[in-house]
Amino acid sequence: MSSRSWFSRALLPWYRENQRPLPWRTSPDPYRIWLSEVILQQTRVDQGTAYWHRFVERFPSVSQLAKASEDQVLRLWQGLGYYSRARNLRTAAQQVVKEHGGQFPADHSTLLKLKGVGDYTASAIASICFGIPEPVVDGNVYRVLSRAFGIATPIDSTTGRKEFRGLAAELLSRAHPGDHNQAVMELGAMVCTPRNPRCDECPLARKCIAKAEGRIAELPVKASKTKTRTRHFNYLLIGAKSGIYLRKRTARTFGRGCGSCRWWRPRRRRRRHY
DNA sequence: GACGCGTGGTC
DNA sequence: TGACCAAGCGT
Repeated sequence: MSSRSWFSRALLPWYRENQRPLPWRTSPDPYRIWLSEVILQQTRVDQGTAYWHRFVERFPSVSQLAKASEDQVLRLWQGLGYYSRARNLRTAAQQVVKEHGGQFPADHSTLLKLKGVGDYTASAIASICFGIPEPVVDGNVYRVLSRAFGIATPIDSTTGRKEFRGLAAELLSRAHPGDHNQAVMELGAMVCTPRNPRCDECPLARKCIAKAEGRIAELPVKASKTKTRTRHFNYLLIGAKSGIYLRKRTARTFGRGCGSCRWWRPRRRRRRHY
């Protein structure tokens, strides 16, 4: 048994000393944590924080969010991107009210059933709010672990995802899973950054394989190609002295899957990048 | 398992 | 200066 407690032993004190004072860290309220996790999916803290404030102010509880109209939620979400998150947010709030009496479920598998809650978000809520030892594996975790342990398995492969989740579970502090999970992500966001990591500030530096072997820039490894698509759009511009004509597209005029989009010619090319 | 989804930052 | 990335998820 290779004791890997050194990881958490080094990380937790660093986190307690260096964590940012983010507003959702003031209480373990599942509603507020869930809100922050959904907002932060593929979104930077700097961009999402103002939206988090808007939502907790306008909808202080999950039941109030559940009562909101879709338009209301989308208006509050405007500018954040990935708008299906906003629709799923409202749906999940309704699920919590109708299926759980307004209380968030406290286990990973039940959390997973909420719309817009995947493995990452379920683990984050379970560990942060309920102290359940579920490891989170996000982009930060892939980067920190691949470098610290010198793992070159592609993070976007099935075996890679399994390997990193297994390692994250092995490393996870059973006593403080929420802080541990947040600590790894905080390190990835503030110190072990994609480029120009601040290794001199890293509590794991002395044990970091990538640092010792000069492989920091190579890790983590991604296998998938990034594809660039060139699309050609044709626009019909209607000018009128009386102004601009706009109307809301509804399901009748805009199916999810635009059957009448035959006026553009897609062209695609693929490139490998290393 | 691959793909689409949005905006903003970084080099 | 286009490519890559950011606390992923649903289909």
